[in-house]
Amino acid sequence: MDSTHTTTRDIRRRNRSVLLTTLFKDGPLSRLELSQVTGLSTATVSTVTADLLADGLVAEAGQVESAGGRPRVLLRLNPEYGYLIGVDVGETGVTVELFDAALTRLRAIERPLDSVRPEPKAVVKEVASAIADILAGPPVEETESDGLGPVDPALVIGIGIGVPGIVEEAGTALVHAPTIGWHSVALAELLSEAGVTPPVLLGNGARTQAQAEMWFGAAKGVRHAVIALVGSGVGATVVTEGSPYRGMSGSAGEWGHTTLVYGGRGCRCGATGCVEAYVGAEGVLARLAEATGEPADDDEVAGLARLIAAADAAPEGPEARLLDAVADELGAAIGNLVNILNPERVVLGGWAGLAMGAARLPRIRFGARRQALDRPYHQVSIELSHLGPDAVALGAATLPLAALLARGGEAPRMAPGRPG
Amino acid sequence: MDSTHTTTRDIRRRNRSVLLTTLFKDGPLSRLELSQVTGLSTATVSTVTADLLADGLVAEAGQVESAGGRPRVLLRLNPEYGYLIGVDVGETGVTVELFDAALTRLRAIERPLDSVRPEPKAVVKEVASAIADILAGPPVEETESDGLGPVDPALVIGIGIGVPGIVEEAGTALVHAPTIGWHSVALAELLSEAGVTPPVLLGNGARTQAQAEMWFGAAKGVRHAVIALVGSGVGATVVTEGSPYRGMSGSAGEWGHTTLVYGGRGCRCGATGCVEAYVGAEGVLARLAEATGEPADDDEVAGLARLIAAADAAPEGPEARLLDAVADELGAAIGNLVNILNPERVVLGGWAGLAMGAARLPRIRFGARRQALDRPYHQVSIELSHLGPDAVALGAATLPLAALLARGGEAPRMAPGRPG
DNA sequence: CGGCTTATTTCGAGTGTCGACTAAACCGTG
DNA sequence: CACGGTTTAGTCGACACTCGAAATAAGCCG
Repeated sequence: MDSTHTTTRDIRRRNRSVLLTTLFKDGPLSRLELSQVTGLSTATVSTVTADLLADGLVAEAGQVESAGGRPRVLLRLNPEYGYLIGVDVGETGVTVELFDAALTRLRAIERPLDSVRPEPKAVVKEVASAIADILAGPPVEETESDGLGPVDPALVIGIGIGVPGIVEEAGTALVHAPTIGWHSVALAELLSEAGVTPPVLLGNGARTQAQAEMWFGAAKGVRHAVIALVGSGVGATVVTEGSPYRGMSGSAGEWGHTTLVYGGRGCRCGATGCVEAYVGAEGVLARLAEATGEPADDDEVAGLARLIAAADAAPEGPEARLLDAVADELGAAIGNLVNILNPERVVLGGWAGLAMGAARLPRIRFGARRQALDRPYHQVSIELSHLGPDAVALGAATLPLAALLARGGEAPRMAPGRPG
Repeated sequence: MDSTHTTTRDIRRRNRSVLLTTLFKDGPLSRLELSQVTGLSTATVSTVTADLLADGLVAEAGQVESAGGRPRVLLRLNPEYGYLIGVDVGETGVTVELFDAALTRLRAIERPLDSVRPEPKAVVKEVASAIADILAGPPVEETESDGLGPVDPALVIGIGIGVPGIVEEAGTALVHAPTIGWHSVALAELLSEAGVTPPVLLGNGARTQAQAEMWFGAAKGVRHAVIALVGSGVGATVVTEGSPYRGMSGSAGEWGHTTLVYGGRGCRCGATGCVEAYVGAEGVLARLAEATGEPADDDEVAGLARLIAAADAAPEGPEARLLDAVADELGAAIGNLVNILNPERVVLGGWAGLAMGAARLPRIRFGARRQALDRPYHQVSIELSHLGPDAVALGAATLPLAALLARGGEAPRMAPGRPG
C-alpha cells in the first residue's frame, strides 16, 4: 500500500531523481540542456539544481564557451559526494572495491578464501576486515598510495554485495547458495553484527555483473536484454524494461537448467538434458573426455583453452567437431531465449562463453537463427560481453548508487553527519 | 522524454487512477475504506471522489448500516459510465461482445469467416458491421431483448481487439499474423476508415486471454505468472509485475518454439525439436498416427478427445503411453518456464491444454518438478485455466478499461458529448 | 563602453495534498 | 422526542510544487 498515494513532495523527489540520473548517465550538462532533455521547465531545473548543489550531490564542472551569450555552466554528479563499495563474494575468494560517487574505481582488495565451502561467518569476517582495510588506505605495497588518505566510514553511501546464489527478499534478504553450502543466510545482518555500518544491499552476482554490463558494457542503454553467462555452470540474467528481472523470489534466469535435449545428459541439478550439461565448461570437457577417451583436465579454464586451440589446429579433428556442436547447441539455447523474451540484445559472457564466443560467434549466431523465429531474430543482436567477470564488484557498487539516484539523493543514510 | 517530468496535475490524475482502480478491483468501498486502503488522506479522498462522482465515473452503491454512527455510503465504478467492446478476431471467425463499464457482458455476436486466410479488408468489414449491429440492439432471435435499446456510439469508451498474431507498436500498431497471411496490417486505421470511431486498441489474442485470466481467472491477483496456451499450436504469455510482457517488439512468449528435443521432430516454424511439435495438438495427433499407423483425424478437437478416451479405456495401450509421454514433455517444458521466469503461478489453458490437463495434470506437474529446480518449483502453483478460449473478447475489452483506469478517467475520448 | 545574445534566476499564478476542524447522519436513551 | 455519543464526510488554511513570463546575469563583438 505504498506504491499508491502521491503527494506534492514526491514529485520533487522524483524530479531530483530524474535530474541526478541524467547527470550521471549523460555526463556533464548545462541547466538548459537538462531542461531540454528531461522536459522540465528551466525554472524547475534551476531551483532543483540549486538544492542539489547545496546538498553536495551535484558539482559544477567548468563552463562551455558560448557563441556570444552567457556561457553555460556544466553540472555533473559530484564524485566527492561520498564513496561506494562493491563486494564480490565468489566461490574462490572475496573482492572488495572502493569507488567514488561517480563510480570511478579508487582501490581494490582481493582475499582468497581457504575453504571451497566457506562458512558464512568466515566470509563475513573476511569481508568486514577487507572493508575496514580498504577504507583505511591503499595497500602498503603500492608506493606513495593514491593520493587519498583514509576514508571516513560516514562518507560511504552504501555497500553492494554480489553473492554466488539467490537473494530472496522477504523482509530481510536471505541468501541461498547451494554451491557453497549456504542456506537462508541473512548476510546483511551478519555484516551489521560484525560492525559494518552503512546500508548493505545484496544481489545475485550474475545479476550485478549484468547490471555493470547494462550501465557500462555491451548492453548499455538497452531496455530488453538477456545477459547469458557461461562458465563452469550456465545462467542468464533477464533484463526487462531496463532493470534485471528477479521473478517472484529472485531466482529467475536459470536458463542453464532448461531442456535442450529431453532425456539427455544428466545435469548436476538432477534433471536431464539441461543446457548446462551440454554447453557449460564442465559439460563440454566431460564430452571431450568421452569423445577422446582421455580423462578430463582438472583445470577447466586450461582445458577449454586447450580444446579451442586443438580445434583451431585441426579443423577436422574431434575437438573441432565438438566445438562446432557446442556452438550450435549454445546458439539454439540462445534462440530459445530470443523466442521467449524477444530481447533487443543478447550478451554472451562468462569466461567460457567469452572463449567459445571468440572462437565461434558466427556459428553461435547461426544456431540462434535456426531456432528463433524470423522476426525476433532479426531484431536482436547477439554480442560478446565487454566486461570480464571482475565486473561483479562494479555491478554490486551499482546497487547503492541506483538506490541513491532513485530516491533523488534524499535521506536514508544510517550514519549521521551529512547535511542532506 | 515523457516518462520523466511530473507536474502537480499528474498527481491528481494518478490519485484519481488509484481510487478508480481500487474501486473497480475491490468492489464497492466507502470513502473511509478507500482512504485506508490507498493511504490517501480522507480529505483527498473526499475531494477526488467528488470529482469522480461529478464526472459520472463513480456512482453510489447503497450504504452500509453502522454501529451507532453515520453510515458509510459505498462507492463503485459506475457501470453506466459507458460501454466497452471486445473483439476476438480468430482464425475461424469474429466475435464481438458488448460490456458495461464494469465489464459485465451485455451482448455478444459471432460471425464466421468464410476464408481460412481472410483478407484484412474482409475482416474489417465484418468487424465494423458486427460492431454496428451490436450497438443497434440485441439479435432479433432473442425474444424481448435485454431491456436495453440501441447504444449511442458516443458512449463507447473504447474497443479492444484481440488478433491471432503479433502486434507491433511503432507509431501505429501493426499486426503480423503469418498463420492467416497478414503482414504489417494497420488494423486500427483500416477500421477507422471503415467508420469505426472510438479509440481502438489492439492486442495479441493470447495476451488478451491472459489478461482476462489475470483479472478474473486462475491468475487473479498474481504478479508473476505465465499463461501457457496449448491448442493446435503452443504459446505463452509472460506476466511480469502484474502486466503482460511484450518484449522489444511484442513477440515475447513464443514458448512453443523453444527446444525440447535438440534436432528432434520438425516444426512448422522451420526449426526442429520445438515444444509445439511435441505437445501441440497437431503434433500429438501426428505422433499418434505414427504410432498406430492410422491416418490422423481431420478434426483435431475430436481427434484429441478420442485419444484421451482411448487412453482412459486402455491404460496400457499406445494411446495411454503417448498421452503419458506428452504429459511428461509438457511438464518439462513448463519446468523450463519456471526456471527461467520464477513465476508465482503457471496457468495451463488452450483447448488442448485444458483437455490434457484435465486428464493428466498430476503427471504434468510431476514432469515440471523433475525439470525445475527445487526452490522455484516449490513456490509455483500450476493450475488449469478457469476461462475458456472465449475469454479473448473479454480480455480485449479489458484493454480500453485498463487505459481508462490508468489515466484516471480523464480526457482522451474522441467522440464529443461527455462532460468529463 | 554599449548593444547583442544566451543562460539562469525570480516572481506570481495555478494546483495539489494534508491536518485539523466542522457538518452530517444515525443510534440509543431518558 | 430531544439530546448526547459515535462514526463518516466535507471544508479551510497552510504548505509544497511546477510553470510561464519577465527580470537579471554574464559573457561577446564592434
